[in-house]
Amino acid sequence: MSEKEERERTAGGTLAHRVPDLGALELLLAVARLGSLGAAAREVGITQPAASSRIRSMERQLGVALVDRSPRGSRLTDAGALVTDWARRVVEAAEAFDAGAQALRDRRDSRLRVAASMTIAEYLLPGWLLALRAQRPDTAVSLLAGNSAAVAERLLADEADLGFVEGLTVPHGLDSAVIAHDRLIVVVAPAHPWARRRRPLAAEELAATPLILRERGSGTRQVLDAALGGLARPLIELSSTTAVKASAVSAAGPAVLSELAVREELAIRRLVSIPVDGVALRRDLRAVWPTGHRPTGPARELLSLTRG
Amino acid sequence: MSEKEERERTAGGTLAHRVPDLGALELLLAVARLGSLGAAAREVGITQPAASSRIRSMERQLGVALVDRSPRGSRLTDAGALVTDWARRVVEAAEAFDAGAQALRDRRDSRLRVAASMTIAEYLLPGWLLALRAQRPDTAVSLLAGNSAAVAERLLADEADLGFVEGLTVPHGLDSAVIAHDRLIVVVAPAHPWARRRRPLAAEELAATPLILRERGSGTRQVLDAALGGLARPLIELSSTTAVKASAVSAAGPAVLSELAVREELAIRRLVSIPVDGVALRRDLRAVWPTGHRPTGPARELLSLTRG
DNA sequence: CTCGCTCATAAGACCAGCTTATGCCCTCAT
DNA sequence: ATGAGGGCATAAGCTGGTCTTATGAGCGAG
Repeated sequence: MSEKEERERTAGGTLAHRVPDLGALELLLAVARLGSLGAAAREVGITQPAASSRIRSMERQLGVALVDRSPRGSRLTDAGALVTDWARRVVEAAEAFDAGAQALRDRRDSRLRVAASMTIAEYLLPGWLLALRAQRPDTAVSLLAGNSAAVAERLLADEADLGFVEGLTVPHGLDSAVIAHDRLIVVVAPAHPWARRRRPLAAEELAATPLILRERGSGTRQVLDAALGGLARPLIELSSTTAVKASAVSAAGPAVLSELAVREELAIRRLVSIPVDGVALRRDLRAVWPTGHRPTGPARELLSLTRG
Repeated sequence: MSEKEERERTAGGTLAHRVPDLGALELLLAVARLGSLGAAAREVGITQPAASSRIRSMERQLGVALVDRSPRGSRLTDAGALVTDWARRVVEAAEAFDAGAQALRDRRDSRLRVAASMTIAEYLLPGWLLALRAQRPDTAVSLLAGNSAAVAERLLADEADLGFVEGLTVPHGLDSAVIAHDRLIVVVAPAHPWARRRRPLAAEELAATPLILRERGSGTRQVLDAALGGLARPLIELSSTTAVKASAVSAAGPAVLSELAVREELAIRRLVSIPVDGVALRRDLRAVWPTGHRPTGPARELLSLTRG
């Protein structure tokens, strides 16, 4: 038996084997909401025996009783309530995935064509799309992700109705509205000496320290270089936000990243944010459209969602 | 064809049918990281043809090309990079689910027995468990969720090694350390008139308005009643945080909830937070243990994670 | 006492995903 | 040049999980 097989035997296989699939989680949420296996079955479009068997096998898989069955319905056990709350998070992430994926697919015949920068497309857009779907379920949206220049190009060629950019400047020919702010923040692994600093970092200190950075030319790198006067010293240059995060987590050194990108990691303290004095690392997130063509219809709808 | 069937046909079935399963998402992440279908296949423990077919069917399902295959390996397309980022969120939620579910199961033979209040178990503990697993992969944790009194009881009966509570007071016989803070906040749906207020709400105004609340006796209700001097007027009383959230989202009225519980909803603007003047809605989250028995071993490890 | 709701069990159909066995393409080193 | 090796695709067959239909049994209300 290989080492991997041994590990998997004791741990119960891979993640996908230990976690019920989305259908089962959705079913569980429906049971929690409706208080009955049969009703939940109807809602998700299967028969009652299928629901019964599915919940049962989920209980076997998790090794925990999730629902109390009675001739008058089914209620969650205490453990079941907890599991359901955790399950809700998985399903919500899946819904965001779905909203995004549908927008990537549509392309043609969509009533709203959006062009967005990577950071916005990655972290904010799925949520907006879900909200939009809640308000106007039949609005088909298509999404194209690219840098500021690409977004501008699409808009000016009338291949997109609304754009979102995060650069320092607004491309020519476009009007814009600030919809949110983003800050670049300095993060380190909790084990890094800086994590124990009491005083904010000085700008010179930051400029003098080799940092884990995105490659030159990326949006976040531009902002940082501008803020430091072109002085940022790279320890490593990586080509994706994810790679930078991973590198920082493994304590390779301090990294500079968008607040949006590390919100999760900060919340669970996988990374720690270091305050910096005297550097303007704030940047605007903007909605953009061709000069004069104020967004109307679905575009206007989406725009209003992004500002509350 | 029924209405439901019609809707499903056009939308492509239920969520579980539109979103690839966890195994496929994990595989995609592996491909992104390793740059090759075959290598990714080895990592997740399947054969190369299986991986090839799985990625292909995922592309068909989403209607988007995800990877550029070449005789020298596979790289993500632009759309693939975006999809992978969204997929990562789903997988992370699933990992948190898994960490929590394992802790619910173990019960016996676990080296660390934790008792926690619902809110903490729901929102914070999975993240801590993941962090702990990263540091000490072989620490089996068991979890019991209950109110403050139940947590105290377990600790004093030596049936738990470490507890977490969120009440106003620390139960007798326990020492404690504040590990974080939580605030109760007033939230409304974006459509609610309060969402457009410019000035903070006065305490009297809050006390005079019927609110969507948890039932009397719940932790958050206790804190609110104490802060308002027992004056909170319920519009409806519901028995779970989730029900309160749902009710607030559907614009039934203002609700008061833990900041932890609505972080997500605020981020995507499904709910809006209303500042309140002159009321102390802050409460401490505390780790607790039997007086004199400072946590050692795995308990100490976990405790240190909760504070960074 | 029977209707209507609940859930459980059993038997069989079906399909998605896996494996093994191939083959082709490209690159690099001998 | 030529073979070795890594990359991916295709085909055929097996397996297991999940569905369905059919049925039965418990509990409560009219």
